[in-house]
Amino acid sequence: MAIVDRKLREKAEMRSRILESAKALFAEDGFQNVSIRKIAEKIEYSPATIYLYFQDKDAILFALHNEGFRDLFTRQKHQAKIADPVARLRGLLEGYLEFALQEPEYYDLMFMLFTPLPKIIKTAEWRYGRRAYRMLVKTVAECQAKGHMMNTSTDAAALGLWGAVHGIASLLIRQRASMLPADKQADIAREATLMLENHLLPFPADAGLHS
Amino acid sequence: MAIVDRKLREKAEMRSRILESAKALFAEDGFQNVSIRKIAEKIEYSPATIYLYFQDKDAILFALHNEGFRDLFTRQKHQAKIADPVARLRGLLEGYLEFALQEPEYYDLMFMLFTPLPKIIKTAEWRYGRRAYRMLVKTVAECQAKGHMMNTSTDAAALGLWGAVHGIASLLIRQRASMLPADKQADIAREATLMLENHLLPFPADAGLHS
Amino acid sequence: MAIVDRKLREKAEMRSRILESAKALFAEDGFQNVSIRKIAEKIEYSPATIYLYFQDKDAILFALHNEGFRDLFTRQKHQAKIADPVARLRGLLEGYLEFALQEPEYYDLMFMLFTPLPKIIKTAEWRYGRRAYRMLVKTVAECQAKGHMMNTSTDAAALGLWGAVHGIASLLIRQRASMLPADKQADIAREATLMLENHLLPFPADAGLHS
Amino acid sequence: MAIVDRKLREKAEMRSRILESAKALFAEDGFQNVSIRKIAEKIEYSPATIYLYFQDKDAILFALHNEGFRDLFTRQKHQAKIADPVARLRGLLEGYLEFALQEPEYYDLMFMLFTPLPKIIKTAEWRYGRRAYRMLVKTVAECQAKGHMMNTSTDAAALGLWGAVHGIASLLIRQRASMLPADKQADIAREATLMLENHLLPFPADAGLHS
DNA sequence: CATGAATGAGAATTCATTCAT
DNA sequence: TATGAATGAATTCTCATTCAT
Repeated sequence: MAIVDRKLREKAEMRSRILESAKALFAEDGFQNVSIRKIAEKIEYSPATIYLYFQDKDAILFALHNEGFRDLFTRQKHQAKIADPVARLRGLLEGYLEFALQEPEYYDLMFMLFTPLPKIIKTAEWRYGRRAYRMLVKTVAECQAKGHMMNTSTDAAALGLWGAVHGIASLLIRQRASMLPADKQADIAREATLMLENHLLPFPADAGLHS
Repeated sequence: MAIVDRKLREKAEMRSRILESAKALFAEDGFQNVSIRKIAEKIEYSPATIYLYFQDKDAILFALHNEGFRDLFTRQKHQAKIADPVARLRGLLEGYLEFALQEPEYYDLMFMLFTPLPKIIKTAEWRYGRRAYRMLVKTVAECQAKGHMMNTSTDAAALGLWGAVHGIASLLIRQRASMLPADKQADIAREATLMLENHLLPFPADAGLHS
Repeated sequence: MAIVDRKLREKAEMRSRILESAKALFAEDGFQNVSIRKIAEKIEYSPATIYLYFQDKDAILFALHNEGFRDLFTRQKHQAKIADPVARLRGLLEGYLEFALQEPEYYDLMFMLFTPLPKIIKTAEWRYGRRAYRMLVKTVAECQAKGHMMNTSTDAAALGLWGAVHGIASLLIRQRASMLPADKQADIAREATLMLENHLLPFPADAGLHS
Repeated sequence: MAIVDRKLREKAEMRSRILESAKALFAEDGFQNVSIRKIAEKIEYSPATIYLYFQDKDAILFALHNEGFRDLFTRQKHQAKIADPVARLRGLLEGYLEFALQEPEYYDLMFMLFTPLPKIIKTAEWRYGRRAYRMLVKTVAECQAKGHMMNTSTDAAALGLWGAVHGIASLLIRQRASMLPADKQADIAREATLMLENHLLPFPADAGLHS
């Protein structure tokens, strides 16, 4: 038993090591510029070994995709429990930003990468994405019912909020905010997000006091 | 003289044709998936001919980059003349969105593409970008001086606004907003942007009345 | 003893199973297109296990070769006992055709495959082939002594007869006779062989009546 | 003009050189064992160059296939004009053997190769094969109408004759007749074929005299 | 100015085989 | 006995780029 366990653990560890390396390389060089060879070199195994753990290059991307969505989804589950819709929506937005800041490699793969979506979008895993979006829309609608973001369609409000946080994160991740000092970028991003929330989703008690 | 002129004109036309084709192909397939050959085929010249007009593949991207920034900059020059800082800032944001919606290929290259920035960022041409950013920051500061977006650093406010519009545009361009009907996406994006402006940059008349 | 016996039996059974699978796969996909892995999968063992029973891929082919020749030789032993040379020669030809029709996988390996002969031909096992050929030549010579196939060298007569049956079988096996209905091919092949025999080796009673 | 001509000539020559080398290598090592690299080495060009002249490896095989059938068909056109069906059939058989003896590489590709038929058979070029077969059947039927090969279905007679020559040729080409001295093999094959013809298709004048 | 020809470098992938367990 | 893990060598094929014409 112990032996079987160890083998399974080792197998899983190897998979992880490959995924880690691939994730790092993708973030560094861009998915398209990473070859199986480079991944293999990084983990100091032969290219053929990679194929013992993943069917092909796409399968690696796919696995990372899944891991990323699983991570994001886990975070969102906590926030989804918040009763007050405004607090919940703020929680979702802030959680989303934190995810992007803490896991920029995943975030890039999931929400910024160009190519491989066609293959992935149709798969079961993309359901995470749709589900997350639906939760966002529902929460936005509840906030509107409470008087927030009036005079705006729910679709537009949802796109605006998601887009805003996505954009802030994207600019950092794809290095378009390099005019800001590197060590301050994350905090400035958080501040920017808070500013948006304060104007769009003031807490009831804060009404009139925000900005 | 006339002959020299014609030659120059022809040369410029050829360059344009190459750039047009490349732009279309980059947007369709992603930069990495476009080969010099494909571009050559599209303009019905041989691959070798491309090299008479551009030193290498990166140079094409670089030239498109420039064109894009020139275009964006031209648009911004008009908005920059608006006296009222709030109106000016709104104009800049809306103009930026329109640019992204009307020239998604350029936008993708300029603000979303992965790879080649290291090379590009250091060049003279990225000055456009810096200049545009400086103008944004200056305008934000003026708005803050008028009481908008208080309690937020200028950097954060600027990042928040730019990021918001960037994010909305990005989601459309990289097809992450496919849950919205294709023919409505642009209008919903505009509505979302307006919503943000209305909350963050209410017109003077609205002052104090916004949510 | 019993234990040793069982072990030996099991070992032989495993060898057989490998050979069976390989034979089927070779016939289906061609020798070159069959990987050790495919064979292993088919018998539901690991590729490494194959190497416990055979030194390498060629050794499998080699073993099948042997089995095929042993089978053919066994058949020929019966026919070799026929006293009348004409009846014997007819028996040999018909037996040879039946072997090709009933064991096309072996036949392909033995008489049609390209590659590996150089290695095989020099080995002891090819002795079967030589022995069979010598028997054919001897029988042809006896028939000629009885007035058949006169005016032809024994070598030519032997090559002609063997070649004829070989060709008929080959066309079927390598699917060049697909203009004939699949379920009739074997019978037409038999009829063709009989026709040749009737003209080249008429039974004594027929002498002078053929053609 | 001259320049264009020369270029075309050179292009055609290169194609030919590739085909020649491929043909030789296929015959030597078997189709499956010949890599693009080996072909490239043989003509002392880089592998990539091959792809300027042929889309892929199969295309080379395909081209050789075509050339072979064109050659065979040209030969048969002459024989097809012979008025007397017996003489015509003999001509066809002997011509077929000569083709196999003179162009064994083509013959191997066309009539003995294992794999690639599926792809090829469906193409226009295999029409040559079908057409040739139809001509054979027609001629056989005419011979039967004249009293030859009675008591045998036309299909069987055609298969018998084609198969006989094919088999004789195949044994030589795949080196199964190595018990005959190499320099005599072709002549013995011719003699064997003549023997078959003399028994199955005696010339009218010979009637009754053969065997 | 334009290009046909050529290629070195590198991509993904497969396979026979070995070996420690 | 059986195998999971690993790999070196090879395969087909693509591409950016160069250069003589």
